[in-house]
Amino acid sequence: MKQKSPATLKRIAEQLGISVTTVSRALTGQARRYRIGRETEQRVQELARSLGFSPNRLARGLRLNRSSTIGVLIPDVSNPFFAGIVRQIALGARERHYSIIVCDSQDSEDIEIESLALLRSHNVEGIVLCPVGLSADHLLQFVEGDIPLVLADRYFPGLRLPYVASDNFAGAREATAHLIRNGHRRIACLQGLRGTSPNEDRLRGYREALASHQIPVNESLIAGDCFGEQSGYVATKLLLKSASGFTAIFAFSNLISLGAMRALSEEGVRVPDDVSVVSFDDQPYLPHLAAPMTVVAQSAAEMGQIAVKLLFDHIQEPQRTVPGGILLPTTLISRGSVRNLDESPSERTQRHVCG
Amino acid sequence: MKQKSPATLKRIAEQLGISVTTVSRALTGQARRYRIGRETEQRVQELARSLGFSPNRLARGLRLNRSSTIGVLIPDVSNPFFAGIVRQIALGARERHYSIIVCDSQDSEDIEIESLALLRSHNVEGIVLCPVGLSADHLLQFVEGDIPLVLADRYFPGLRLPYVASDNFAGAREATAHLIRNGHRRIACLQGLRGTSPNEDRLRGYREALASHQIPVNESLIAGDCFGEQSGYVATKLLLKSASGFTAIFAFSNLISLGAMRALSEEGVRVPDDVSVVSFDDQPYLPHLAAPMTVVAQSAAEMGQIAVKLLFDHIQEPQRTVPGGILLPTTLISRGSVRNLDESPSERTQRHVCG
DNA sequence: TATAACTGCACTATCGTTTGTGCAGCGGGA
DNA sequence: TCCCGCTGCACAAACGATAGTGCAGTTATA
Repeated sequence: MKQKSPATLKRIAEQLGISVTTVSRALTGQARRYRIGRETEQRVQELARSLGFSPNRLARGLRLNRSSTIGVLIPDVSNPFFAGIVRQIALGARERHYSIIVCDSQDSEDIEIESLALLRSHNVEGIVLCPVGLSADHLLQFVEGDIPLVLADRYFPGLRLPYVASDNFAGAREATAHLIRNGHRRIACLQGLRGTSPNEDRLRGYREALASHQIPVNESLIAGDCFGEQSGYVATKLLLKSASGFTAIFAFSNLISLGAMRALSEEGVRVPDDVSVVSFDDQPYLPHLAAPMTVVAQSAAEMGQIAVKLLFDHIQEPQRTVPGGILLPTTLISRGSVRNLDESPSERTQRHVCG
Repeated sequence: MKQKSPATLKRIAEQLGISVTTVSRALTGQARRYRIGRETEQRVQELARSLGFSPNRLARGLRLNRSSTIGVLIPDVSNPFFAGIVRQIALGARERHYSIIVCDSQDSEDIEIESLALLRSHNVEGIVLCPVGLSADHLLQFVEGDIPLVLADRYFPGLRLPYVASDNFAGAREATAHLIRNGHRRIACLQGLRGTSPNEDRLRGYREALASHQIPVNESLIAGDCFGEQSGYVATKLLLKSASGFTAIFAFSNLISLGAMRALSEEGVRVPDDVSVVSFDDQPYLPHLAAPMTVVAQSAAEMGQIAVKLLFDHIQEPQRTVPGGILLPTTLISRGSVRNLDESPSERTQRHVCG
């Protein structure tokens, strides 16, 4: 059952005593067009099937300049949010008989740049990119360039590339408003990486919600510097020590809120009794937490589906494409991590002072 | 900043008025070997750099029969466990200047078979496979075949292919023993797909632990039929209705325990007061659950690292490879989802009857 | 009967890269 | 002066698949 070196057109041609050309045409449905006899066509197809022939995609890609491959470049494949995106891209590509080459940029812009060149050298026909950096210089080559590229999750204002992202502004505004409606005024904001579109949009939403309720923004309540777990942990620890007296935390990512929860539980601060928490990103376990977490849910699956659709639209009709963005609505899922401060104000306000 | 059609050896050769051969040799470090002049070598390298030349990997792969690509075939890329494996493979491949083509078999053996053929047609130099099916017929071609293949997570007894998996037998035995030590005798077992190595090994561990404590196995307490969330949910619902009176659940996967928790919370059964739970697979949120979950942790990262190492060993020295398996130890992480029944027996035993 | 049209396939070039070999020109030793 | 060996590069083939074109042999048409 050893597999010999794989079947080629040449081998089939030799066994049948005909030319490689004819074999190729019989197998690519070009028999009629090139006047290959019915019987010859049959024999070729049968032998090909029995040999398990599958055309060498390197050769085919080289000749046709179509690799049937797209590239996927993601900051962290093991982050469930990105993994959800990748999955939909994998499924969408399979449907269209494409394969995906996946690169993990490890949140490094240098690796991102390098990986884009790598994908180019693989002759991918398109790329879905979840960018990590603050600069888009290395993406300019894709604006009206030779390889279609679609951004997901983040975009760059002013950069004419198609993208799909969550409506982070609206989502953050809604989450903040939710906290305000529950009587919170001192709301800590655990942000991600400054300068990235999700962060800036969420921050704008946060500020906007406060402003529209005539609550001044306390800049010292805005903390954190990246979307990782450490950032949430450290920022929360510092906030707790700084006597800033916040009653709620709005975390800008799943990992940030995870870090925040670790810090809170280490410091013996209870959710939502002492501090309320709202986070971006839903997760399967959140309903079962000690304090079932209220979240702004993004649909990674939908984002992946749309990204892959945009990309293939672009691949199939490069000229018809309108560069522009799609913003996906977010969903506020209210669970148990937000306490209504208005319910028993006298009893609670001094019960536990945070920080 | 538009990117023209990418630079080729030919273009460099023409611009420099020399032959393609010379350019190739100057760029692949073969200058000395083929007596290319120092000056020529310099000029080629400079121009190549300024053009951002990167060799076409399709052409190179075709010529060298080395695609610098490996295939990764996974049942569900968005499952955190598999995503963790994929990530390490991505990192390991990058280190070695390889790219990965990722396929998602969607838990379908048919898609798995199809994807293996697809990867073959991409001339991947190796494959990491997390298999889904019960049969290994389609894997026989890789035993001493032309493409190295490493199994991860699951293996097939008797199939001579290298693999890396968790020591599921020991892990399950330890988890079950832990429950027994805490006074549990009627332990429900929420299994995954029958016939797969993780399931059978875990089941053996479960039985072994019971046997070594002289506890007869109650077959009606063994339920579930796949590793998904639905299976855990349904099995738990049925067990609760069947008046089987179990005091603990041992779930064979993260998704199964997730389903179990959903069922338990719907039925108002509290963990660990009414039912104790131990699950396979650790997750970041588990410490923060209402009942912080006790788990048998597998290291997906380590599994991925070892898989990729085994694969590249195999690729580099095909003859030296010893087909055989590596079993990774699991870690029992005791948190709060197991109640010690011996602590207040009189008060608790009749307090809540499950099912 | 001569010619046209059609049938059925093969020849050849091509994609971009790598590799074995060939061929000039030059200097040095006999 | 003759030949050898060295330097520095070019030529051609090959990987496997595809596409334009050419060329026999057969049948239909005038």
